[in-house]
Amino acid sequence: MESGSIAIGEFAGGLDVQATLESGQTFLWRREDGRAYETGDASGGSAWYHTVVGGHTDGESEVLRVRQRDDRLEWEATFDAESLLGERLRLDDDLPAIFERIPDHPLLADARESYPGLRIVNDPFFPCLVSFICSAQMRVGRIHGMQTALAREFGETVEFDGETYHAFPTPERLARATEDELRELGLGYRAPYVRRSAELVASGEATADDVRGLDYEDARDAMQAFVGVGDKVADCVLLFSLGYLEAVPLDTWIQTAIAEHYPHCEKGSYAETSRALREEFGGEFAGYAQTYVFHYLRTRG
DNA sequence: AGCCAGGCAAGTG
DNA sequence: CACTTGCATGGC
Repeated sequence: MESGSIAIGEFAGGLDVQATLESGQTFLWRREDGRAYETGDASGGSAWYHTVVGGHTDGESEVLRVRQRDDRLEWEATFDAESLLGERLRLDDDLPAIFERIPDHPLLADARESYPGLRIVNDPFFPCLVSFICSAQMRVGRIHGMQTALAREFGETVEFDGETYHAFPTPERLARATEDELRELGLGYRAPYVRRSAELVASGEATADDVRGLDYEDARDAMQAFVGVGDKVADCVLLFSLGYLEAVPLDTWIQTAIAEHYPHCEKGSYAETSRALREEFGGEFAGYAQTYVFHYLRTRG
């Protein structure tokens, strides 16, 4: 086992591991106590969270776990995980500098005060895609449960420190799963979407490379080549996996926030409303503002 | 019991 | 293009 410890003070703007991993951006980390990301649960503050890296065609799966304790970020893994951890949690993002570029608003100030150190994640593409295809009309805790079930059922296993862990399934494996098998895991009408999108990725007919590098709005359109991906899911994958920090997913919570706090941004269509809110949030880092507002609204009583 | 949850696909006008 | 309808499932 390799391990390390980094002072939180090295990350500009700090870090809040629980808020980052339990705010519904990523469904690839599991808390050691198994509790499923319930809102209002503060007990994850110093808990271990683990994820499995790899599990794909070449190379073996690796296990990584992290916890935040005494102003330090501690990690243990089957490999030297420090650089990967920095990428996955975007530890190089300078939060004060980012918020310098986002216009002040009382709601945003409250959200920042509640969760300083909340960071956007950078998830691997295929697991992120599947997670957000599953997210349609679904609560955060259940989305997390679905991804856990997919890994348990179809993911490669890896042993670490006396425990068995499951990688997220490969596109090839999910493409081979039947719709009924996926429905048995509670995916409901999303089951065929997941299977067909897995086929597209496995066959190379549609991949992340078709999206990377495009301008934001073109990228959002290109994402919709995948099945089960509309504007909203596209924005989530662009923001949480492909590094489009300007993406502003409009879900029911954000729609409520628009009605209550930004009524002038309501333009009647996703594209126009999204653009208006993106400009309201200063453009290039608008997704950061969105994620703070989403987590704050969803977790305050 | 009904409503809601990080919506989308397919069909119609 | 905009608008409507059907779609699984579990928690409150």
